[in-house]
Amino acid sequence: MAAQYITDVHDVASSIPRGRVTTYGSIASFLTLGSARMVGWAMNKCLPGEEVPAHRVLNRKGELSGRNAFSTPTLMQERLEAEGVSVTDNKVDNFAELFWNPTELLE
DNA sequence: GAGGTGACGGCGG
DNA sequence: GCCGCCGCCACCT
Repeated sequence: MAAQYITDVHDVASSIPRGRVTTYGSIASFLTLGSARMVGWAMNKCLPGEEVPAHRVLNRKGELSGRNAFSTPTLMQERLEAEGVSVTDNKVDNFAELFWNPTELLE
């Protein structure tokens, strides 16, 4: 089972507080995957059959880069707004404030 | 088995 | 501050 990191990424994503967001790079660094691509890939690989709050995971710019991977490109934004996260032009508003670092799990 | 691609990030120009 | 290139590791063709 070399896909252990998928479960790890999955767990971290599920640990993201509601109304908060994080970045692929932060997760990649936290799990020492070595590449942010692994996080995105893990999400895409895990989406079917798993209820992962992937909509809370954004790129370093705070953009909903993965919205196209959802059932509908708008689903990601709709979900974020449903959690109280304002999204404008496929980008999270107050990204700096809503940003959640996985290292907080250690604290 | 080899090459290309990807839900990204960092660095240079 | 924006645009472009390279690096990263695993998956798909």
